[in-house]
Parts: sequence; C-alpha cells; structure tokens
Amino acid sequence: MEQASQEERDSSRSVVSPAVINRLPRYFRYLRKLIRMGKTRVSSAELSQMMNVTASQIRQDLNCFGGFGQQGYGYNVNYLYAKICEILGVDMGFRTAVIGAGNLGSALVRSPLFEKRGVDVVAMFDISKSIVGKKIGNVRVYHINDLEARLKELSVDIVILTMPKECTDDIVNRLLRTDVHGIWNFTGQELEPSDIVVENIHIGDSLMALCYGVAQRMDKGKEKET
Amino acid sequence: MEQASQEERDSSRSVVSPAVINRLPRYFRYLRKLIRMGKTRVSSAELSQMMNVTASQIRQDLNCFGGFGQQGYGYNVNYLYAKICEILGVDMGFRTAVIGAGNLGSALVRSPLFEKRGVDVVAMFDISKSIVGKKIGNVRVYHINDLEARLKELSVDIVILTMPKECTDDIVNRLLRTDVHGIWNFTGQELEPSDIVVENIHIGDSLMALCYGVAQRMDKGKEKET
DNA sequence: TAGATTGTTAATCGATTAACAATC
DNA sequence: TAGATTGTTAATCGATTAACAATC
Repeated sequence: MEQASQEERDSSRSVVSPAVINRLPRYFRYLRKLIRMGKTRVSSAELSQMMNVTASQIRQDLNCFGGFGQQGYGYNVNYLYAKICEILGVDMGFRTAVIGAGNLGSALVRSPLFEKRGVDVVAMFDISKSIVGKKIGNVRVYHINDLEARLKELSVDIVILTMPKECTDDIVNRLLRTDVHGIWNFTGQELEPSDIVVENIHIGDSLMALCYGVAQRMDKGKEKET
Repeated sequence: MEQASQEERDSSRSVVSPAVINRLPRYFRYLRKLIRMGKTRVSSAELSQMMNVTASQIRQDLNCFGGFGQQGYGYNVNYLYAKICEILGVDMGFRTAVIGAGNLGSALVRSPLFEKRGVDVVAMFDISKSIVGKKIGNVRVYHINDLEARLKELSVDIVILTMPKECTDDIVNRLLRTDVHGIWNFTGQELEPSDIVVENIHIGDSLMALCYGVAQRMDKGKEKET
C-alpha cells in the first residue's frame, strides 16, 4: 500500500509508454481466462508461461500502475483483473455509436466485443433509406443527418467509423464539434486528430504481414529442394 | 545495382526485424496513394511528412531489402511499389479460404481486402446445412467435413479462422496435416504454431487501448474543472 | 523462520534518429 | 559542376531482461 500510494499521484500518471498500454488488453484477456478456469492466484512466472513473455516484463508492466501483487504470494487474480479493468476504463460505462451500417458495421454490432468490455452500443447511423429506422442486432439505425442531435441525446463517448473512406473528413469534422472523445477508425483513411483520441485499424496490414511470412516460408522450402 | 546484389544473397535474408516488416504494409498503402495521385517520384523527406515518421526511418527500413532509391533523385514511386509488392508476396497469387461463414467471415469475404493485395478467396467452410452449397459474395460455401479435400483441390495457401473459439484446436490440428502455410486467426484463441505462420487478430485489444486513451482524456478534463 | 515471489534497480539489447560521405 | 538525396555508420534513445534486495 505504501508504495502504491507513492505511485498514485494524479490519475493521469507520468505517461505510461504505449508499448505497455498495448499489452494491457492482453493481460485482460488472460486474466479472464484464469477466472474462467477458477484460478484465484497467479505468479508472474506462471502467467509468463501462459502468455509467452518474460515474468520480468509482466512485473515491470504492472508496476507502471502500482503494486498489485504481494511478495511471496503472487497476484490475486480477481483483484488484478479488477485493477486492469479500472485502468482500461471497462467500468466507465462508455457509450458508442457506429457510423455505417454495412457489412462491417453490422458484423461489429452483432459481435460480443463490446459487452465483454463494458461498452454499450447505443446507435448506428447510415444514409440509406432502406436501413434507417430498422434495427441491427438490437441497435437502432438513425439517419446520418441526425448525427449530432442523437450523439448528444444518447451521450455517446466513442464513435466507430465503418462508412466509406470518402466520407471520413466530412464526418470527422462534424465529430470534432461534438462531445465525442474517441474514434475507432476502420475507414482506412488514417487520422491523427488532436482533440479526439484515435485508433486506426488497418486489418489488411496484418494480412500482408502474414503473406510476407508465408512467402518467406515457401522460399525456404524451395531452397531445400535444390 | 552493385549494392543491391550485395544485399541479394539468399532471398530469405538475414532476418529483417518484425518492427520493419510490420511497417511495410503501411508503405504499401501510401505508395498506392501516391500512384493514385499521379506522383512518379518521392523523396524520403516527402514521404516522411505524409506518413508522420522520420525520413531516416524510411531509408533505414527500405535498405533492409536493398537500395531502391537513387541519390539526388529519391525513389521512383512505381518501382518502389513494385518492390514492396514483391517483398510482401502480393504477386505470388496466394489463395485463401475462410472457415466460418458467420457475420465476420461474410463481411471479410465481401470486403476489398483481398483483391487489393493479390489474394484470391477460393472457398468458405461452415457446418450449417442452411449455408453450405450457397455463395457469399461470389465464394462457394463448402461443408467443413470436406475441408482437407477442398483445400488440396483448390491449392489453398492461407486459411482464415472466423469460426467459434471452441473449434480452434480441432481445426488447427487438421490444418497442420495439410499444405496450408498461413493462418489468419480471428478466433480469439491465441495460436503460435510451429509449422504454419500465424497472425492472431484481437481487434478488441485496439478498442481497449482506445478506451484507455479516452479514460485518460476524461480524467484530465475533470482535473481542470476543480 | 524459511521459502517464495514481488518490486525495482542495473545491464543488455534493439530500434530509432542523426549525421555525413558517397553519388546520382 | 553544384545540388539533392540516398545509403550507411555512429550516437541516442527506449524497451526488455536479468538480478537481487525487500518483504510477505
């Protein structure tokens, strides 16, 4: 507790490196797994084996946010999970809306992604007369014209962009004048705003990295043949 | 040419760092953009501005694969693009099949992801009587029982996993006995095989990183209010 | 208490950036 | 040729790992 409070200063701490932050969701996943398995206690060594990383890294990472473990014992799984949820804002009750009710938007809305992470999908927006007014999953689709009004009415914190790339600049400009704090951007048009936190998704990049790996593998295969 | 051939040794080079490889798809995207814009020539300085990275990094990255530029001139956009396509296996004509014809599988198949990257989607697999035999986009859905036979028949190199998490181990074990060289894994069940190259996708991790950022931002906002 | 395992500092490793000579 | 810009080496920076004293 002593050194935890040392670390606690202000809640927007001394800036934790992105490398660490990007690993937190992975801890989140593995801790859920442990909970599902009924484990109540885990050491950095055990966890490191499960996750295929060093125990050192785990301890280092977790200590960016304060001391969650106990010497000689390890980590209490439920407590650690609760802490990580807290850090990641899982219990903040974020509210999100999806712009674009096409294949991708619909697939996302129907996925368990959001519920697992304490995020509420409260609206979708589209331009097409044939979808507006309907529901996808159990989310109502509104017309994009009503964007600002609905976002306000529904207290949306985070917006998910799945509409065609071409509309991106227009939509983002509109969002900048709302209370939206985050954009999860699937359009392919890269964004780096200023006033809103952004995560750009380029899922194709991963496919290409995979292709690179496969190409390498096959090259090597061929070499051996000669 | 001289130092290019120096670098050319064997095609499965001295192992390029993953950091670099993961950036290649980004170069791919920006080069396409330049081509679309009609640019034929670009310097590392220009590109660095577009991409928001250092010119040094760009030159460093590209030089892992040989000298694609020319002193005093910069890089020929089309040539560089061609080279990056080559490195990433875009022109290898990879063939892929999707396992799981649910929301995600269907959305992927209908997306332009594959065509852009020279990958052919040649089959889908599912277990549900109501989908097997039909087409999604213009891809035929086969029964999962025929997996091995169809993969062979259709010369599939890469398999995309979008079926429920629970089936993962079973399917992967079956794949290990085929000629499949790559797995693009959306199941959430992390894999690290051995004999097949794997890319695990955890799209929810990005959502959580976003939530972290938003939570931070909102904390800061509150602080100012006091 | 003895044993285990954390929190944390120090050492290592790798990746990024800066600088500049080579050269188009 | 002079100017521009690469390829590449060296310097810096940051992230990971190792080690161990603190402590439960």
